[in-house]
Amino acid sequence: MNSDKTILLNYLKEIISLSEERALTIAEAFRSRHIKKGELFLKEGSISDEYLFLEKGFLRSFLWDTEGNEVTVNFFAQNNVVFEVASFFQRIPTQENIEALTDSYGWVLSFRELNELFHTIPEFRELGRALLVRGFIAFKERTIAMINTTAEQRYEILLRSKPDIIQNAPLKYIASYLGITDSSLSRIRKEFSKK
Amino acid sequence: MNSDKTILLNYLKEIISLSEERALTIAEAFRSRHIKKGELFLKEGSISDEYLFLEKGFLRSFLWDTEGNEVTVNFFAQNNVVFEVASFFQRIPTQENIEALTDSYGWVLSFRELNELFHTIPEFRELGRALLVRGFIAFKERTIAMINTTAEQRYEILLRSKPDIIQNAPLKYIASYLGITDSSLSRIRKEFSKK
DNA sequence: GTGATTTCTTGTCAAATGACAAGTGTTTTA
DNA sequence: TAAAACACTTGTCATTTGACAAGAAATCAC
Repeated sequence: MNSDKTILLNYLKEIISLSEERALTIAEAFRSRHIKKGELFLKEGSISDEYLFLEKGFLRSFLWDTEGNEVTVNFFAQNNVVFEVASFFQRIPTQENIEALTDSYGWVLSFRELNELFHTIPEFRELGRALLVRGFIAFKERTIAMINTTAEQRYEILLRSKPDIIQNAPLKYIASYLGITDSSLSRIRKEFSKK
Repeated sequence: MNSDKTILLNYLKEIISLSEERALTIAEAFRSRHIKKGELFLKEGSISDEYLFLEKGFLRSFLWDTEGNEVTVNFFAQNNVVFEVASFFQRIPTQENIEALTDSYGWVLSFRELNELFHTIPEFRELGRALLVRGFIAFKERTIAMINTTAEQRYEILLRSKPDIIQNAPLKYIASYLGITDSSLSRIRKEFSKK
């Protein structure tokens, strides 16, 4: 079990300006969390109650659409927070699964613990808002990209923005994340490698 | 000039539980705002500083992509809040325009005013978070819909969820919102009406 | 009210992508 | 280590959608 919160502390201080004391108070509240490769961090039907800072590893969230196809909703690389917004904040059962694509670990807070910290530490509240705003913007940009870029362009952007996906996720997950079939992605990749 | 804040008050009380006194404090802070049809509520390059509760009217946000095509990012019906998240919260110039498709009016707060209320009224802070979470979820669902539904299905969903769009927005805006060309939408609509 | 502009439809053809299936490697598992 | 499962590529063909253009209908501006 890892109990060195240095990286968590640095992450907190990087996003907002915090006194050492407050940063420590926040970091202390987090508990260690390990997820083995293949294990589910979140299971559909349950209520997301872990606000995870992912220190090491690689996760993906996915769900099944009405035709029974698996859709990869997101990938999470280390040094990011991981949780399912709708379920976590609205306290409703989630439709998503979040699984570890590699052995992963990080630090978690429950909804109650998070709110307590929000209540007592305004700077942490700001951090929470900043992260929520970031996630919002990311999905907004992705929606727009789905409208005005080709699948090949989206693949190219993904390669540049999240290069570790290639190492960690099989092609079919990447394909459904991009909104295309795995055979199409295979062909796009082929074209792409010619350049 | 309208100065009756009844609808604003009801909106606030509907989303969160508030004492009459606090609801009034919040409502008092809002200023009246009118936008004529065709006028821009937000112009690209500026910093969004109006958190608008839209009491009456219909707006849309749009931007130009790198090829010079106009992309409709969103539609806003009455009884919703309107602002550009990235610019408003991160205090950076926006890439988006928000225009009135019909004569519109509502109530606005500046970033500073909003934060002051967040600071003094925890319930209002909750409301802010709830609305941010809602917007987040809406974009997330739209991204997923772009992945696993056809253009025709997306059109059908839009019709059901925002029927007033048909009255207020020309086909080409709806098409770029759905991620297709206006001729494709025209054909989809034709197929659709046969059913 | 008339000319200009915008909106919407429709035609043709090309390009992108999907559906399905087969085949080859690679990894997992018992 | 052998069989099974998985990952990826490739082929064929169908479908969806886009690009471009023409024309009809509706709306706007003076």
